[in-house]
Amino acid sequence: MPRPRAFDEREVLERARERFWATGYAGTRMDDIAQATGLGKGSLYGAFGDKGKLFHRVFDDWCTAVVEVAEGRLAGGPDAEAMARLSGYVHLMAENTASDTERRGCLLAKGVAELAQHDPAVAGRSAETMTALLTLLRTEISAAQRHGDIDSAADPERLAALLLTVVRGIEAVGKAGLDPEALRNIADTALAVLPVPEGRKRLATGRSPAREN
Amino acid sequence: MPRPRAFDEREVLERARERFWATGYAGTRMDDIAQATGLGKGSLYGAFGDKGKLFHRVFDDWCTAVVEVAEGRLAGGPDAEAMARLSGYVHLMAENTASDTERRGCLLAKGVAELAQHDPAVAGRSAETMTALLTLLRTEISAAQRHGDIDSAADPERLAALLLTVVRGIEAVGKAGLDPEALRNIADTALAVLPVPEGRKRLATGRSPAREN
DNA sequence: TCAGTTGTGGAATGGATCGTCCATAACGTA
DNA sequence: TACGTTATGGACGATCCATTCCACAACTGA
Repeated sequence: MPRPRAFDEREVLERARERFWATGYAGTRMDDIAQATGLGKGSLYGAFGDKGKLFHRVFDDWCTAVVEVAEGRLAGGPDAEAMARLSGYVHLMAENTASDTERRGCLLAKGVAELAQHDPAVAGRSAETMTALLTLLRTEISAAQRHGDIDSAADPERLAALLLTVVRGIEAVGKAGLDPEALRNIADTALAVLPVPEGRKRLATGRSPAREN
Repeated sequence: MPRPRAFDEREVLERARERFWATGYAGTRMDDIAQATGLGKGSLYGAFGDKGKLFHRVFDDWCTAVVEVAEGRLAGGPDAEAMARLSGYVHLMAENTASDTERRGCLLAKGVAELAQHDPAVAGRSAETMTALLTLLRTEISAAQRHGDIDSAADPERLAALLLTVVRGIEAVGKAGLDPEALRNIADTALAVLPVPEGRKRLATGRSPAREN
């Protein structure tokens, strides 16, 4: 019975994300978003409430996507390929940062830095996301341990936390100015130093090793 | 001949840092800083130019301090204690984040997240800071290699980059919501996985190892 | 003591921005 | 086809904030 919306909500959220990603929360004006989406302010406010709610929506979707990417690379598969999955994931994350020529960084990190301290919703959602990533990593590490690629004496929980830290750290040092090649090397090195079972040959941590995967 | 300043510049910068640290660049009003420092706006602008210049000054000092802390923990000393110095530094950084109950994070990370993309001065200064930290870490890793605590086949440059990533990553995941104990464990784990020379016993990476240093 | 110079602090300014309002448009239903 | 409901989008109001301005204070050197 009512007049239907003339816009696609998903599309509008994408555009809004683009703006928040580029210029942060405080740095993005609602007028920018209106212009970027082609919507008028009335429609924008009518559909999403206010700037804060709109950002929460975007941030939430981003966090979901971050976990989905990890799930796509990590979840499931034979134990024999668990190490390759881990490697693929860590390298993918490094590549993402390395190829981010505009230096926008990750909206998760950006949002957390700007808002987590004063916005419980942002803080809570980011914590959830970290937990989900940790779980995925831990599962794969356990699989790699079963297959003998990682020393089973090591605590998978701890190695998962280490890898998560490396992944998020790559994002941080990348934004702080390290060059793309250095970021790729960090991913290599982090995977190479994972403890191998007694008597099994470690991957090289020396200069210019062949990167596998 | 002129009227002398009634305030201590260092003290004003400290207060300003406090404000920027707590609420970020965009989130801090010059009125806040005026109130926090007790200065009038005229004095503030007369002494520091404008908000941007004031922040650059604060940011610059912070970066200097970050490197100084690292120098205090890392620079110099006998090779035999290089590993202990590395351990001390990494644990100190973890402890800093762990004890940051207000979740303010590090002003370096916060400033970079908010401004690096659009402010070359911030981007440049952060890159300089990363380079300085890398150099310090590389030097200590080389020392530890000479003493046989780290496999000398490994590239010290790469291990330094990895440790820097872990240190910055701890800051990131801490702000993202990981609990303090997890952060301390990450520091432990990162140090434990550093490659040891052939035939030398690795530190435990298993559950609840005794943390040394 | 006086003049010149700089510091001080609060009022004023100008611009930007969030959110609202409202006249109008578009749709479904009776 | 007429009506009720929701969508639209641009103008508007109120607020906020960085910066400037200015009258006055404080100090030094002559």
